[in-house]
Amino acid sequence: MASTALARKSQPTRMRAETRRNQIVAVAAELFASRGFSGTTTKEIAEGAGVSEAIIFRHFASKDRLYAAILDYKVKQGTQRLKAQMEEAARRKDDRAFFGSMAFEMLDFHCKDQTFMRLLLFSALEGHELSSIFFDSTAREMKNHIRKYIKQRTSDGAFRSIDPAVAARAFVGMVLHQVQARTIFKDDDLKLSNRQIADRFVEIFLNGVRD
Amino acid sequence: MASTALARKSQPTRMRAETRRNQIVAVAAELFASRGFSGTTTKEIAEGAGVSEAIIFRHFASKDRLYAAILDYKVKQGTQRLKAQMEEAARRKDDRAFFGSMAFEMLDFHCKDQTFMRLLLFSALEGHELSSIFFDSTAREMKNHIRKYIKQRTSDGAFRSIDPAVAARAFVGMVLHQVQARTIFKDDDLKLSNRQIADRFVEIFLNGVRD
DNA sequence: GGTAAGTATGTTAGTACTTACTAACTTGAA
DNA sequence: TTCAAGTTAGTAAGTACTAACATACTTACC
Repeated sequence: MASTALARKSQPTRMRAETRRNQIVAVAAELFASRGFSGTTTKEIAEGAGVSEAIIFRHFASKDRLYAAILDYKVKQGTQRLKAQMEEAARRKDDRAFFGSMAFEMLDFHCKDQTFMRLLLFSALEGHELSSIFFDSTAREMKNHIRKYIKQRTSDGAFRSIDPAVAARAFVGMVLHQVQARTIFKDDDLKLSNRQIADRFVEIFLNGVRD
Repeated sequence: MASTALARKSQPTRMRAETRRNQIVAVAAELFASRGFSGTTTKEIAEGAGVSEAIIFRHFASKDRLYAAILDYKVKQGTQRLKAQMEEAARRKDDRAFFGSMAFEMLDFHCKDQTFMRLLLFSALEGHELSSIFFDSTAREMKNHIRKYIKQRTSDGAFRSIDPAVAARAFVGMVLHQVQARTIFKDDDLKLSNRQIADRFVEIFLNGVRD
């Protein structure tokens, strides 16, 4: 035990600045996601990265800036995929594909990266700036995208005459609540695949809004 | 300015133990809800209650115990009303009343007490024990209640043959997501009354699951 | 190619401040 | 006079963050 500890200590991994920076971001993201901003200490982050605290402050001016860097990275990364998928689905004018792929992508994404939802919720609750930036840009964009689609289908005569904003919220609510049940509340009693859950949500929703 | 501060200082309100205890709980609940457990200091709570820090520790053995007392109180208080309302609705075997009153009660309750959802989310994210107790008891109870109703209506032939767990999650998701949009994400762009929103959600849902 | 200088990456040991919590004392009402 | 309700002034252990020093890697020159 002491020997391995010593072995590790005697050979401290020396990384290039960018690599270390990325490693710190990765480690800190995990910690911030599980304990929140004020619940995470720079000491813990340093220990997680196997480095002294001072190194963190060489890469990031402050704990705040590190947090901002993480949110920025995560939001960019998380948004990208979803957007592409949604646009593709919209092009087909196929309701099942549009809502189905959106639901599945969200379920799947949040399954693979549990930290995203936690970071988002924590930052919103703790009132960090970048969270509202996300909601005012990306979230709004996606919301409008869905509303627009619903409005279009309503004027096509495919959907009943219904408030697009309410319908959009209803659908997104189903999906995100399922994501939160799993990620935040550890309530994993829907023993179905993401694809199956997505399909069932879509069925309820489309039956609910169709003429 | 100095005079009012002095006036307050010179006449420190002296309360009975129980009154002070309740006041501390009320003040601390607000603070914990807005900044989380680790984001709130006992000093802030003391200042909020207009009392010295030591008083807090005469009423509560630790910061943890104060937090637990708050969660316990809030959960009991919040659960009670919803349960009664749901049971009444269920008795009528009226789908619109059952789901409608449930949705409205939730929207209305969380509108009036914004701290409840924040406390719940914070405690779940921060991994406080009482949060999982709530989910394993109250939340499970309500969930089963809804599922049972859906199962009944399915065997009545009123609803399509659908997984009750998925349907329950879909409906609760619509409502809670709307609550969160307002409470957490400050996204209040559904310019409708709670009653109207509830009605529209119920319409989508019932159309979605009915035969 | 070997070596010295220079630089990037690391550490240690601190800073000043905040944190939850306590002991010992004071005040006011019954 | 008694005792519950309040205060002040601490404590030891964290907290984010820094200065000063140490070590490995890169490059320039012979």
